[in-house]
Amino acid sequence: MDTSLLRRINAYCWEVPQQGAMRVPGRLFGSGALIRDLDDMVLEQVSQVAALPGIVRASLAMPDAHWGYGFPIGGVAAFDPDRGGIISVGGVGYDISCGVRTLRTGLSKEDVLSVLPELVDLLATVIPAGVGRGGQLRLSGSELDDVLRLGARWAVAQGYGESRDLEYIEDGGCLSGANPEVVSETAKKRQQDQVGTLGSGNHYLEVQYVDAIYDQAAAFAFGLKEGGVVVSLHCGSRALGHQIGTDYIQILGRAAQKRSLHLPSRDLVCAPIDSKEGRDYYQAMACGVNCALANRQVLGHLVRQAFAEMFPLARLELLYDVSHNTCKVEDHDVDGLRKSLYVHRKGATRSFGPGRQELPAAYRGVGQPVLIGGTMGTASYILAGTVESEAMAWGSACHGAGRAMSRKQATKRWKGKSVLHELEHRGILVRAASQRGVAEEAPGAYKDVDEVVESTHHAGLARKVGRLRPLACIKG
DNA sequence: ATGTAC
Repeated sequence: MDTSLLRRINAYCWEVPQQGAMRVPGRLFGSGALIRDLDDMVLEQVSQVAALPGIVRASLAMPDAHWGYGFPIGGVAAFDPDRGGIISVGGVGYDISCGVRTLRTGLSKEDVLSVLPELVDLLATVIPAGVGRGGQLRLSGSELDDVLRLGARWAVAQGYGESRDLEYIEDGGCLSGANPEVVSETAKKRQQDQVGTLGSGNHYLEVQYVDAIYDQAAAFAFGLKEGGVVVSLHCGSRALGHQIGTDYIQILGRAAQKRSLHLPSRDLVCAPIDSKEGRDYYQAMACGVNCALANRQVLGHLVRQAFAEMFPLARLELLYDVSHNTCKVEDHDVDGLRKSLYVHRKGATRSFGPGRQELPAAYRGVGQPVLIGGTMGTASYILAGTVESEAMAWGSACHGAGRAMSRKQATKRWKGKSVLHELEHRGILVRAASQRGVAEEAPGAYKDVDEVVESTHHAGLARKVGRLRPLACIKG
């Protein structure tokens, strides 16, 4: 991208000047190199989001930003319900509440390395992965409604995991306002056997070890130490979330036509927060969030069962569970006033700083764990949320490395088999549901996660706590 | 992301 179109605020923050239909400026976070490599489409999408009714302060893009449907992936925007603010399907994405859950194992890298091939094979048999893949659960209509209303609380009540887990999930494992009545029967039917499944695309389960600590105090609070092994899950709301997205793009599109609402792009279909369609979408989206939280809770239980077979003394504790595709109602300071805003994070992680009431007591002194899923060949990171991020970005940070090329480009450049060989040569064992998926997710198809995280850290969006290296991966 | 183009 041509950076002469931007105003440099500092080395890691760039302003898109307000012009044309934009109601507010845009703000791009990232090093000069990351911004130069950005697709021009990201600038266009950030500008289009800035033109949406009721947007507050600025349209934002995190350092891992790339092109998405409507909003860029890595896009963050807050809307004021008292000033005609809207809620947008493309501001959340199809994979509602896709997110990362990390569990501490209490084991060391050496403990795990000695049995790694057996462990990865066991995990591959226990964790259902792949497109259209169902799991062990077969839920009735009323059971699924309970999942949508109660999220991870439902899962814990059914015996998946422990009640302590709930404290370490955003929103206590259950987003309020979910109403299954505004979710289609199609969406529910598709989800009946998909609770407790990984899915496909960029979803995965990784066994990782901590190879660097940057902030001792936060690492101590998060229970991380060098050489310690953790398990991270990356997945979302599966068919249910996707169908809710599909349904509401149509519903909101028809409503916009009826109201002759002019939109900056067809892909930015939205409805006023204070409208029937807007309220319905929020309630359906909250069902998607709860489905994802229940899904990760059940998967966490399956991981614990697998580890119990091989390490009977190990106790896997939930470090945290974050969502990075959401719209949430949060209180933030706007011009000295505390306002309740609808914060859209699409491929962006919440990054609340120390002191926020939403955080578990054990982390309130250091900030929220910000779980960054990298690639299966490079690294993932754990950061801590900051007060500065609350001032700059509604308390948000990046969510991953961010794609550097499309899936199609990646499959032209790499073959799944050779990617797997290369990883195995480096000691990273992968069991994948599809070879094509491996090529699409080749580490080289992503931006440099170290640079993305460094930018996130220096921009003040979150601060580095520890880096994780992959040992084994179950790929969707 | 996705019963990967109902």
